Amino acid sequence: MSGLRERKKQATRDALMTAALRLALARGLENVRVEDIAAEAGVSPRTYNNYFASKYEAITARHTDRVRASVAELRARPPGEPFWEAMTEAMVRPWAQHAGTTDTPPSPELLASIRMLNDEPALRAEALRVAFAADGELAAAVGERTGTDPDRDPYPRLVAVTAIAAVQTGVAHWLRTDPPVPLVPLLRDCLRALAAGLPDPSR
Amino acid sequence: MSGLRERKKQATRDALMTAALRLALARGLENVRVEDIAAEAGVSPRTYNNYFASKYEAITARHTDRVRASVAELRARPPGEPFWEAMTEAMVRPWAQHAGTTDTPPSPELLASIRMLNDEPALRAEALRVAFAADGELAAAVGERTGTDPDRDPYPRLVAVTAIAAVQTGVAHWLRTDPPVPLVPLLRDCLRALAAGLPDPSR
DNA sequence: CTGAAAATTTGCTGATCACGCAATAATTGC
DNA sequence: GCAATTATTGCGTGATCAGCAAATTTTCAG
Repeated sequence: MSGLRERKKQATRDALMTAALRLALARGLENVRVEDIAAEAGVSPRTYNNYFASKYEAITARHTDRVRASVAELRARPPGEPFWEAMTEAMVRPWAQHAGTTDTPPSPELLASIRMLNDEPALRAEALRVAFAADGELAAAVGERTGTDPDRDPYPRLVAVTAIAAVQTGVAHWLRTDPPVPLVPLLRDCLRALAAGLPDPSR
Repeated sequence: MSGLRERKKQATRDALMTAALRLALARGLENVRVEDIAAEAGVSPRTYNNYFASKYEAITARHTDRVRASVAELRARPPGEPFWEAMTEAMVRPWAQHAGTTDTPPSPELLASIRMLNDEPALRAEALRVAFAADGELAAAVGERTGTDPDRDPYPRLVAVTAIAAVQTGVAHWLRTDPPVPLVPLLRDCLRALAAGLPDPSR
């Protein structure tokens, strides 16, 4: 499966993602046309649409990959682990890899890209779309772990979508923290609050 | 504020919403052009875009209104009421009005429209977009009620987005129930589970 | 090594959408 | 009534996205 063809495809995909992100950060999202992205990546505009169905998909692709990584991570957690512990790790780890830990702060460009993802309505919508398009897979993984059937019991989907939503919110809040705080503990806090029933803090 | 002008605008908006929904249900979403919707509503295609920014917005407009109604409802709940009770009512009531109670089942057309909203990716994305675009307002209302500042504390946003997500999931599950069950109790169950910390049902 | 088969890239084309702009028509408030 | 505000409309433009078929590249069996 690692033939020349596969590698080239992956390289093209990467090039398109990188080009799209770079141009959008440099010029602003609406000043970038599909044509520009394709040119930057060295392929024809038509080829862009063979890889991505919309102008925004290339930019949010990394985000998509993160959700998928969470699904894989949840499936890979040790079977004996308490559910919410596994869930928390599964949701947090894909972010930890990108957004660094306490001692390795995130790069300014990564920060800018995440910020753009949250600020630009079109990207926000696209990110939501893909995140909640993957909710089925995540719910299936939750179902496997908790012995519930996503088609008969709302529980697994409920866990999946609220966890996704909690992470989104955590990241959005993280972008607003001043002075900056480490992302990972913040996300853990959000998921812990979720698993604690979001108790009213005013009482 | 109830001049002829206002009433006409509202009428046009309603006509566009109704026309869009009717045509989409009759022909399938992708067989409807903006031109058709405008014609059905008796206005020019250009006018359609004065009211709605995209082809899909007219169809999801009712959904948008529901989220806004939840915000208003939350603000209107009695001050002494426990938070999650108020939140649950606020989220459920706008649905209760449309989807009926045990004795008054929802109309087939309403069911079909909600189903389309969940099945058509483009509409699902648009519905998500508007739902989460309103999360700021809902979070603000939560913040007021719980004495937390959405800008300093992730709590209110966390509550807002997870509650929205929970309702979405509840509705989606409702559409799959066979034999049908009443929507409102199902939504209450979902929100109760959320407020209980989504405990792992397998233990 | 070679040539046929399979997959990918590309250019072309057409349908559609969304918006800026300016002219026109309707409503409002004085 | 009349002037000012606001809504509607037509026209033109730029851009997105997908279908199709030709050309190119990769694969793989013989």
